[in-house]
Amino acid sequence: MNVHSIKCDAVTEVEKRTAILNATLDLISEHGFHGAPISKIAKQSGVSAGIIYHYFADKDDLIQALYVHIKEHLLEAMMIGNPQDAPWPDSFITLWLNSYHYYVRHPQQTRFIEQYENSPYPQFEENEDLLAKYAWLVQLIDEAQAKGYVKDLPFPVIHELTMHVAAGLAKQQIKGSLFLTEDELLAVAEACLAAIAR
Amino acid sequence: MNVHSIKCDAVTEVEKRTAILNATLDLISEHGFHGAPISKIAKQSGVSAGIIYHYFADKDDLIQALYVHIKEHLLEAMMIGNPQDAPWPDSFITLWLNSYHYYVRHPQQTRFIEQYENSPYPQFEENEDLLAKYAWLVQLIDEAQAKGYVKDLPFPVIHELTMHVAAGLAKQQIKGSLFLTEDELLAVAEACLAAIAR
Amino acid sequence: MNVHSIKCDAVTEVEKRTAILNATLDLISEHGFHGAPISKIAKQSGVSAGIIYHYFADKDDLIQALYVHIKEHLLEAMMIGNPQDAPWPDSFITLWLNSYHYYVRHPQQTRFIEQYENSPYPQFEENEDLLAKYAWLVQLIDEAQAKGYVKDLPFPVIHELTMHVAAGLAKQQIKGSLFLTEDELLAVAEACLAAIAR
Amino acid sequence: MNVHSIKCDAVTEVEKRTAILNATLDLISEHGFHGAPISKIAKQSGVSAGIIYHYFADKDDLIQALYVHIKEHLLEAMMIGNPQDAPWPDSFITLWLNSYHYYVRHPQQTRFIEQYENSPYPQFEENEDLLAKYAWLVQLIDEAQAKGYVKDLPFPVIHELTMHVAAGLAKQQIKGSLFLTEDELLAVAEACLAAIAR
DNA sequence: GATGAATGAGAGTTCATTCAT
DNA sequence: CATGAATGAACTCTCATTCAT
Repeated sequence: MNVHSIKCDAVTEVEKRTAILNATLDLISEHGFHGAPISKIAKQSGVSAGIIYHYFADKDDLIQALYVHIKEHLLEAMMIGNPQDAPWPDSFITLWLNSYHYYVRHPQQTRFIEQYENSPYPQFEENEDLLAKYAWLVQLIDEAQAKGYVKDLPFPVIHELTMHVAAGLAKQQIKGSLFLTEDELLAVAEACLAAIAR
Repeated sequence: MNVHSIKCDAVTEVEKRTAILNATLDLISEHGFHGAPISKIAKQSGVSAGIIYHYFADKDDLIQALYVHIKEHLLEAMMIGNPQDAPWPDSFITLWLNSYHYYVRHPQQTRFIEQYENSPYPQFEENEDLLAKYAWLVQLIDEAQAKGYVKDLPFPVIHELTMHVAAGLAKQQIKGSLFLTEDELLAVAEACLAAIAR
Repeated sequence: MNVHSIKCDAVTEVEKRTAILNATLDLISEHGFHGAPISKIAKQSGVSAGIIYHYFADKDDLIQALYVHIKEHLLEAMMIGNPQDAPWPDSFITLWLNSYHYYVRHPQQTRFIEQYENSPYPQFEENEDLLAKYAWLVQLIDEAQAKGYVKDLPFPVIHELTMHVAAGLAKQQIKGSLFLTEDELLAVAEACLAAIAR
Repeated sequence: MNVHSIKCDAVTEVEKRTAILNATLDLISEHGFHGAPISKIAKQSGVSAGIIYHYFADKDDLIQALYVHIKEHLLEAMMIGNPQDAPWPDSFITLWLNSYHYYVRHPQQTRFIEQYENSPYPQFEENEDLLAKYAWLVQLIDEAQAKGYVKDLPFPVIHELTMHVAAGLAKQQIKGSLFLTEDELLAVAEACLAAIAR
């Protein structure tokens, strides 16, 4: 095995891991946890069932890894346009629209997140790495509260009144039971802002 | 068979059905759909596995029946104090607090609803009877919009900005990751009101 | 309970028994032994599942009773035109055509008989009453052999070469995979006669 | 993995499949479809229940595969001595005796075939491959009819008057309710010949 | 006599996981 | 590293039969 093959293998390994995660996302988002047996994940990702246990300890580990993976992507999407550097309330509006657009443009990811977070899995949810990565969001709200822009409510309440609304609306748009124009969308973002504004 | 025994039978049958629904709620809310096999539901409700199929066509039917049952109870809880007869915004605040209290006081029901609504089951969700029973809520918002109290956004958006926030916060309170005082609670209700106020 | 009600009951009992037998025939002939659970037999015959065990010891007993019942009807059908009183070979031709017509006109009974006789049930087949009733057929062949009309082969062989052919062809006609004109039919009857003729 | 082990694996898989088919044949021929649950088939063939679904899609598929397998063996047995190359009526007599001997020497296969063909399974019976393989038999009769040896009756009728008689007699011999000497056997074969001879 | 709710063993089938190759 | 045959426990659901009413 030479340098080239090592490199190739490495690429292959990452690609294989990604293929497994993608297949898992496809199947769970489309058919739920019930509809995503390891055998189908293997078939859809073009690998053997056995090798999945090389990349992930077990099925729960695979699902948690997928969750973390998606939440990281969501995070990146939220930071488009560097909202954390903008002044309030522009920062908030950008953040909210970023979230909303991520959800709407990633229906599979959105369905998976909602399924995961409302299942008994999230024993894991308190994943430390993930919490750390989301710390800046807590801080952004904290500062807005310190400056008197935002009501003095606990962060989870603020989150529920704002970002989670984006997720909820996106879910309905994905289902096809709702459609919002750009104007309406902005109106909703401002409604969320109004909800938390002091 | 006399009048009494007829009555007793009737009670027994209803009680058995209820026992099955309760056991299902217990197990699913605690351990998820995976953790609620028919065998455990039977054991926990004190009946044989076979008889469950006398009361419900299959497991899906059982789960949907449980969902409808809970949503009907939620509806009743929302109407305590006849909010639909009160003037705006009292009607809204009552409604919101009723919902919140139902969720917090019925943690199992709340966890079940969230799991169900975020699973691939809700092909059924568009249950006609249920939609009909919730029609008054749509109408209440409709009237508030007509009178100029509420922004002209689609009902699902209004719902997401208000009642669904109550559910989300209750979920966190149930998990123990959040605690709200009565004052904070009222502040949140008013925040929701502010979100939709014209 | 007076005389009238006794009579009525008696009629009802016989009718109920017949209804059960008919439903069993319907279901088994159409869907096989697998497709005829007691619950469906009860529903189709308009009685409760429990009462079936008043008329029959168990499901095997019901099935055997149905078999005997049908074989008795077949016997009656074979004797139309009193073939046993006619001279050879008219007696044979009449008998053969009688059989054939019974099978073709009673597709459910035919399918049931074939299923029953080729299942592991016929431990019972050696039903004594039934054998006694079919004795005249054995005797008829016996006499034809004594008179030198028929080859000296065991009765089961004669039967296989003649009557069973009628059953086999009828089965195919019922399935729709074969159609015989009256001329062809007579030709087949005569072919059977030729097979056993000395 | 060396050449030997490759060969062994191949053998093992085929052997396992064969073991499953054999166990199925054993159980169904002895105790009927009812008496052959997957659990018993697994035990008798020395494999786990699960692996059966690796070799066969479901139980119906297993049973149909067994049927096709047996009919192919029967076909081979019928062609012993190359009857299709012999002149009429030798070809016929050979064919008939071949069939008869196959049935008598393979009682399990015979019982299984009869059960299968008289159950509601044979939706499959019109298996195309199988029909193709039996085409030569149709042709052999066709030619005999063309040459004026055989009556101008449809093939199914000819088959019923001849080959099916062999099956019927073999069934009785297997049950023990009939025993034929070699002389008698030949007499029956000739009786069948007489039945169809022009 | 008549009902049908109730039982519980057992049916066919699936699936996470392992391990010989 | 990679495979996929193999396991066997667990799943949903069925059904002959019983028995309180």
